[in-house]
Amino acid sequence: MTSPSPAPFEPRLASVAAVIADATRARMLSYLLAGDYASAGELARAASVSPATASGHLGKLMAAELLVCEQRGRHRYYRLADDEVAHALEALALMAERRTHTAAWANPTRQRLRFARCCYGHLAGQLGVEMFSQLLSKEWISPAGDGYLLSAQGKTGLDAMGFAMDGMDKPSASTRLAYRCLDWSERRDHMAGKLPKALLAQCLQHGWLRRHDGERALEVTPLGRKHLAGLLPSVNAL
Amino acid sequence: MTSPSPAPFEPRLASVAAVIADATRARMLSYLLAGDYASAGELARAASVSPATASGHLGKLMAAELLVCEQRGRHRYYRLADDEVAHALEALALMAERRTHTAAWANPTRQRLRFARCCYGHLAGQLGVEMFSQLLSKEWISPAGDGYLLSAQGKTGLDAMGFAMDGMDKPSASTRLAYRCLDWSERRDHMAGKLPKALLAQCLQHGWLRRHDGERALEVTPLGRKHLAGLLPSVNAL
DNA sequence: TCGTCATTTCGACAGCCACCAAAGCGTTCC
DNA sequence: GGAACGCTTTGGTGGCTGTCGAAATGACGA
Repeated sequence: MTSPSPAPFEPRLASVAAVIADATRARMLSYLLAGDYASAGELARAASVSPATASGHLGKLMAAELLVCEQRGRHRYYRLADDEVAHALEALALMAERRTHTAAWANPTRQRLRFARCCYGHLAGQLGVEMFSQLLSKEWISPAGDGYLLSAQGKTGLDAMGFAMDGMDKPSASTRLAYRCLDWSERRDHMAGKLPKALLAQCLQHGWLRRHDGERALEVTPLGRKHLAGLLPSVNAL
Repeated sequence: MTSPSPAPFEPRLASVAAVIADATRARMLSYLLAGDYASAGELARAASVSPATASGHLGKLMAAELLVCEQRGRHRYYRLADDEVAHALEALALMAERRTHTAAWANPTRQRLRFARCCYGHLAGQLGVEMFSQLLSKEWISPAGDGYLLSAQGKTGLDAMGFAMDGMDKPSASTRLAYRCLDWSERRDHMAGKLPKALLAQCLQHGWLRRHDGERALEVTPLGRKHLAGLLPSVNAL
């Protein structure tokens, strides 16, 4: 209590940023943004450091509450703590990429990432943005409060496409069904929430979209091109 | 080109985070989030470091393109580079504060900050969230694409309250009029964009809201209580 | 009970970076 | 012109932190 109000706000900002600021930890976080669990060893390999180093970093990420850990047998599986960690990382990426000229997107890896990727369980990139605008223009979702609800015709339409939308048409107080999330590569909104998570999960389950190992980029399968063309016209673009 | 695709994504994330990660720079950024220009000396005092140290930090913030600088005479005025820097900082703060239990908000400084504050030119905190929901429920703004437009009755209503809304009712392609922005203290959306910036600017100009020196917190004046009660019912809360 | 495996802890080293004082540069005002 | 002022650059110091090898911990399976 030396000074009356030493602004107890910024230090937290700095310390959280410091956790992300290390290249190794950033690689781990980015790896986990793909939405899956990953073991400590897997993260060590993904970040190209020794298990000892990785363990130290994971401890720091846990202490900062960016990650949660689940022990199963002699493995420990880590994942992002919650949606807000993912959101903050995306916002940071959005800012970091903001001045990037088009040439930087020529890299094939980035191009695939921009077209379609997994963002903490939901679809992002060009396809993610398109899905959101299509659902809106078809009026399959409708604005409600802070987010969106699944409309009657939306449930019917998605069911007809092969999506199981049971329970998605009832509003739930606890987890938000769908809300806007600014896409860092497209600079336009895509959807986050329970609904888009279910949609992506079922796309993967049906083999309409595919993800390679721990990469974030998503690929449309030939089967997916057929089933998703109605919802995502540009599905044949890349 | 040693490895085929060494994920050219995370390093940027890390280097941007590293810029924010220093406590001194975080104080400067937080100070500038209030929306104003500030001179190098003012920022040095705000961050409690020597001018020499401050100068070094400002150089790094400029290099990272988080700040832009305008030289006027022998002064140099710095400000945040754009809305996205502000958004990323808020998202980071949202994450950092996420687990904060209510006791942490008991601090008077934080309490005032939570009630009403300035966020890169627009109103945030409880009042900011309330303004957004009121404008929506009155249908003074209406959803349109990625954001919101000012409706006819909105223009009339705000004009009647003493706000000059000239030109706000025409959509502009360049700068977005109003869009959602997640509030880190309230965890609900408030508004960002040209419209809320104009509203806050006029509130300050009319003396309905007041800001002390470089603080972010806003205070409702007695005059403001009268004029704003219609738009912000909880204006008498604190 | 004893290896094996995944992970963590410990210890030592190295590199980076924030900090300030002093000096340098450019502008304003008398 | 010259003094005062605002800001930046330079140089040297101190502290923090990422890195890995080696050893310890804990869990599984034979």
